[in-house]
Amino acid sequence: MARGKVQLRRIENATSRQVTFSKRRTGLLKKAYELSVLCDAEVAVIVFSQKGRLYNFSSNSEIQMTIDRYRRSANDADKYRADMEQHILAMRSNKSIFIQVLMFLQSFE
Amino acid sequence: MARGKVQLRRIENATSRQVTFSKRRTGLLKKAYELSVLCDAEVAVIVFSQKGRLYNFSSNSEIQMTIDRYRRSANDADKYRADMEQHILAMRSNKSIFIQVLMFLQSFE
DNA sequence: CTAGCTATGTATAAAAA
DNA sequence: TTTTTTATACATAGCTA
Repeated sequence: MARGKVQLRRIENATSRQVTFSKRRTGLLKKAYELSVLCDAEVAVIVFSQKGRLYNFSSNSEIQMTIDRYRRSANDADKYRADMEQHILAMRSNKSIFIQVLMFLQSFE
Repeated sequence: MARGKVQLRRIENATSRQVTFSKRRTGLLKKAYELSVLCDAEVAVIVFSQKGRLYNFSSNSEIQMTIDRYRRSANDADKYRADMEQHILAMRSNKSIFIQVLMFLQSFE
């Protein structure tokens, strides 16, 4: 990109990696925004830094809507099955599942 | 970006919009890939064209893992409530409630 | 729609603040 | 870490095929 071509591999120098992360993250979110506006597309971006900090963009008012739509679009048989399995596994390892279920169903009727 | 600066608003000409979408979408996914590699970050991108076609990228082998992580990071009280409401709305208009319930539970853990 | 072609507009690496 | 500067590398709008 500038003053030197970049090799496509993890930047070893921690400081450089951090600076690059900051700049490119900003650039990525900006590009996502531009794509959504120029092309009237629905775009969602999720980024986690190495330290676990979250950065995200969503053309939708609620990124959850795009995520849900993704699920619906990507749910061919295999994907569905895989997701199901994941969900079931996730549930099995959670003790407060029943409480959550009740809370949820309650608000449903 | 070339031969003329672009106004940040929906491209009216359908053909131009389509071509731009194709080019920028590719560019966005590439940038996402580069960010993930260079900075060792976890990145997920979801894009829907106007026609509803899905394009996505995930630095993780399964984008679902990044989405889950997002939920965990973003679940302050308000966000939780908003998600709940959205899921409920989604469910009301969907007959496969069982599947939706499972998917929803995943967001807790 | 997909694929070059270039002139230009942008993004950004490196260095320094 | 974030920002600024500046030289370069990249991305891409408008065309063409």
